Amino acid sequence: MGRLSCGGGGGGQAKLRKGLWSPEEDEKLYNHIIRHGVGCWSSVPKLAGLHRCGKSCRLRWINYLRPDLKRGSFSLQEEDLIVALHEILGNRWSQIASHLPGRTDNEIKNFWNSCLKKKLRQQGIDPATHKPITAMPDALPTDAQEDEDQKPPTGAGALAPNPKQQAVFDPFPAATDFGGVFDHDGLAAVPALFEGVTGDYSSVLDLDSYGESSSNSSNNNWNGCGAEMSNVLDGEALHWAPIKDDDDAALGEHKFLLQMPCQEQMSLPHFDFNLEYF
DNA sequence: AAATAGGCCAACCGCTCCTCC
DNA sequence: TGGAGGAGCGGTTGGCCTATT
Repeated sequence: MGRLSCGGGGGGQAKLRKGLWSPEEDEKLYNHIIRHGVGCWSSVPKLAGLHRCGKSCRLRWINYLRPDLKRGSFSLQEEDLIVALHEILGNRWSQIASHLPGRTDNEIKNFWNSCLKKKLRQQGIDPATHKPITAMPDALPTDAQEDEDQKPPTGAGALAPNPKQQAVFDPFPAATDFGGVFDHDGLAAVPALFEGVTGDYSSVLDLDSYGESSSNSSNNNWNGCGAEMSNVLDGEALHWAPIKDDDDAALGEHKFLLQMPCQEQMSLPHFDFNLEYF
């Protein structure tokens, strides 16, 4: 059933690596995509000199290396938005993620499964239906779908940032090791990164406005932020373009299209990540 | 201090969808 | 029109880390 998975016993190909990515692999993949864009994922590992399947490279890029990713814990506004979107969309994580700039479907899925479900139950809400859990005692989760127990959440763990941070290639050292301020929206990390690489952008970006946006999620400043980002990153490897479609308009949300550079599009300065930082 | 349990996250797996020929 | 291959999605799991005993 289905096609052969790329991992493991694929047959024919040289043995592919699986498991955690090393900093060297991250750097290869990142530099390859920054230089050449994605193109065809199945050819990326070969072109980038990686012993991974294309699928694995795609996942790593989307979930970890993408420059537009937010880092850090979810804000209360994001939390509320996820809950609201889940009520509408169900487990369509990619669609939910499309309304949360900088968040990945995997990240949201994990957050939902590990924190939000528990939190909703604590509030007497059935995470599956988003309706109040009925008074009927046997309405408590007994079916296979909702088989999680009713253990109280570990207070700090519920929404606290994950203390675990792997010692691997970090495309956004600003978020951690550079001491960059990581506000609710995590966007401060980006200028911090570029400060580390190309100069001081703190005077260009009004970081306070980002903080503001987090306190006003239904009417936040993503568009303005996009313009700012565009200003800052113009001439750099990235270009931000605010986009808005009907669905987003309905939800009052805006998102950004991160236009990855490709050879046809623009010629770009290249920067290598300096692993000394780690 | 050591053992154990639980939480969390990264990554894999298998499936469906989409596009091209 | 149907098959092949690539891309994307959601579910699941392995393993690390922290808290607790």
